[in-house]
Amino acid sequence: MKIFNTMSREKEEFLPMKEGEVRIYVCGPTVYNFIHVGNARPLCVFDTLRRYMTWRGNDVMYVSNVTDIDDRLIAAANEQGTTVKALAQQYEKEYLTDSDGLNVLRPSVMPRATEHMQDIIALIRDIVARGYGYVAENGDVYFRARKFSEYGKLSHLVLDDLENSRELSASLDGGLKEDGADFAVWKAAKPGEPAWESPWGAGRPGWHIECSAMAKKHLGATFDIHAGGQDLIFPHHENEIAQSECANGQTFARYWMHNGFLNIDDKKMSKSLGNFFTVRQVAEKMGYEAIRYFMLSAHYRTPLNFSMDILEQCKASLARLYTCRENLVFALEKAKDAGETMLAARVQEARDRFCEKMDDDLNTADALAVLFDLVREINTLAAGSTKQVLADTLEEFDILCDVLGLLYEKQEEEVPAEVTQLVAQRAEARQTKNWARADEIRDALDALGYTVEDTAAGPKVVKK
RNA sequence: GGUGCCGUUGCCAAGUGGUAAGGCCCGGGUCUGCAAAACCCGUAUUCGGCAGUUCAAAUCUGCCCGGCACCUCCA
Repeated sequence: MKIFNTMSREKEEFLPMKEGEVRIYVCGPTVYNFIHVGNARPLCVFDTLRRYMTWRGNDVMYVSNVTDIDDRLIAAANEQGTTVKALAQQYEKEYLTDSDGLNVLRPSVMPRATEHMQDIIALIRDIVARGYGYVAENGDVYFRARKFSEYGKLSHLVLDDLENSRELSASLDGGLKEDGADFAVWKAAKPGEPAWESPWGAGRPGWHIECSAMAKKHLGATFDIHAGGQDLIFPHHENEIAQSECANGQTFARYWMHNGFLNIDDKKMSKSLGNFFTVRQVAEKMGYEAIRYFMLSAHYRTPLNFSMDILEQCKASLARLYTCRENLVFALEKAKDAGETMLAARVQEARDRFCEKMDDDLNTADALAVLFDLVREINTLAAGSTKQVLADTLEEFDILCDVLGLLYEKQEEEVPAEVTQLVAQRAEARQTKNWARADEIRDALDALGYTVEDTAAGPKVVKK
């Protein structure tokens, strides 16, 4: 499989450290509010990566954290007159509701920053011991960015350019830092803020160090893939690299993957622009699955423009997949042992092309096109195929959809006896060409939430 | 100022040297009692513009136009 590595800015052949085992870390949300639709992109994209790699026979260790202590949480808790802990717990729950709704598999491990204080402190201790960290007079601990000669290797930013970019230097942290490029790994406690004891006094960790520590704890000092949104490249991931590599003396993540941004009306989504949507809001209107489909409809590194209209289109596309599956199930019910077997070859071809596309830096848009080509083949060939071929096709179709995490809202319930009876009565009415009666029954079925379609093989009942 | 990204049919979106995938929408047809679903046909001589390289360019080079993002805690 080829993966575009942000570090090299090239597609590289992906080779895990250990054959058959893939270790991935994806930066999770800060749980201070409902997640927004932009947050859903890395969730869906990297979940799909995980599903694909697992399907291809890898044992995937997938770690995605929850940031449950940070400035925004503290601010939100103060505003709402609650505690950081209570707020974080509440929104972690909401986050999981959304992530489940998007059919995102739960991570192998979902570490919380507040539960890793000892790991964080140990890492900072190493940083300080190796001379990369220093304690400011107020108890903050800073990282000496300039001392790490490779600083900027991920973002390809040059420190001196950064310095010139804004008047950041002394303005930040009131001259506590030795250098404008330095960043906090530990922040001394301020009144009313949650704090943990440390060798440098009471305080809390900086944002970047949390991920460094949690990744190390659960994946080791070096692991395969680190992923997140493009905006995290700098400073978050750059700083993670600096901290981790200086403390551990070895490569941090071997491949870096970053998803493109989600825009609204071609503008970055932001509260101030008034184009801010939470996943929950959109899901209530359009359903979660349309959001997931939308995220996979374009390549993960390109910018994606969001609108309700586009989501409607996604729903229509999904409907084609669902209908195809219904047709396939129906054909299977009616199938005989004898018949055509050509479909089997088409399925095999689709599977191969699907893998080819996914192997090419997770080209989900092309993978979907392959799936739709298969849909056409199924719709054309299903009626005459053998029972065995149809059973195999259904299994394979479900697998491919599941690799993308789609078609998870299948209706598997039995059709109620009442409906079956009505369908039979309607068949009788049609026999005697009593069209009025037939239409009446169809309306009745409609009211019960079922659609009946007359096919060459008999009536097909579908729950709406 | 520095670093990147993007501009393909009405809409979404692949394709990155070999003559424009796929989905949605739309029009016509087949099937159907009607419908639905499905299938078939039709929908970009053209890929922001202009030059250039090449037998061949949406794909490479240059310039220009338009849009977006990052540059210390936003996925």
